[in-house]
Amino acid sequence: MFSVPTKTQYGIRALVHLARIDAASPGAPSESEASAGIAKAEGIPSRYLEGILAQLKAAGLVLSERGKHGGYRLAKPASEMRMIEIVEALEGEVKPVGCLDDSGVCAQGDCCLPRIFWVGLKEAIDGYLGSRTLRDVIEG
Amino acid sequence: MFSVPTKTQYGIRALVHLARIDAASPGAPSESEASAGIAKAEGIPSRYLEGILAQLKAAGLVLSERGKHGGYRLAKPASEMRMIEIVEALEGEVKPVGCLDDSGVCAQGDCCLPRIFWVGLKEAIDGYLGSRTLRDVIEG
DNA sequence: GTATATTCCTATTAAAACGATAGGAATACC
DNA sequence: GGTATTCCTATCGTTTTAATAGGAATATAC
Repeated sequence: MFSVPTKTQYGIRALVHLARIDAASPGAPSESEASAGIAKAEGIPSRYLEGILAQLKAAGLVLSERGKHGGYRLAKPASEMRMIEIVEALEGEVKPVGCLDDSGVCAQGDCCLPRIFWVGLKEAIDGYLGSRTLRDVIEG
Repeated sequence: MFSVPTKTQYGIRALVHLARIDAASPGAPSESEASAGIAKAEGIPSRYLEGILAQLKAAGLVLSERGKHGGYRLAKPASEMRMIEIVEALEGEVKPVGCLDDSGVCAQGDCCLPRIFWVGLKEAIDGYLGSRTLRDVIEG
């Protein structure tokens, strides 16, 4: 139950990888690393990772540079990147059930009683994901 | 992200239905209701619900009686039925990633740093699901 | 003891999501 | 011009999900 798609696992590992590069030389302007390099280091299918990084870029979490010596780097410090931003960028909002916001709308039976329960679950998950940053993750 | 399969949503609604029957006549020995009746009341595909109730019975959450006037009823009071039992009966343990217990085993790159993060997520979810009972759900 | 209403068991199917691959265009450096 | 990279779009195979189907076993009612 609640297994996390590889896309998100890969995305987080890629960001961890980039964050550790930054952590290795503090203060210095962060250096780009190519998608293929990250993929190789992390054991992620290279072409697949390209698409994942594109999604992270669209969400404003990484910056990219094209051409030779291009690559990706974090768009902000790891300490300011909340895990919920990453998860939402890759998989969308945490949404246990479809009718999360439609109070009293469901036509059928006792559908709307569990709804409140699911809202609580979303809050528990969002609470955890919102309280952790990428920095917390690389520091274990 | 983290959408709950219809199987689990249906299962919970069926249990809510049974719990409300019990709640309607407190103290009395609980009455069985047939799968088809629950299905109709809750707008759940009837044959599909049969399989779900079979799973809940295998997990010891409901009791069944066959033959005419048969049906299902809760195996224990709603106040003693934790939501995590229900979820685990239908979908298995909460397990964000496969390597949850394999500390330091992953061969690849930074795989094991996020692992701790995923363990925390599991604990957050389990904590919520373990703190709520079926009774909490029917009381909103 | 026959009809009926139910649970129970096993298979099958249709559709969606997931995980990954592929070809090639655009861009930037040397 | 050559090369290394991001970027864009399409496709494909597998697995999971959601549901359906047929019928066997069992208990009650008359």
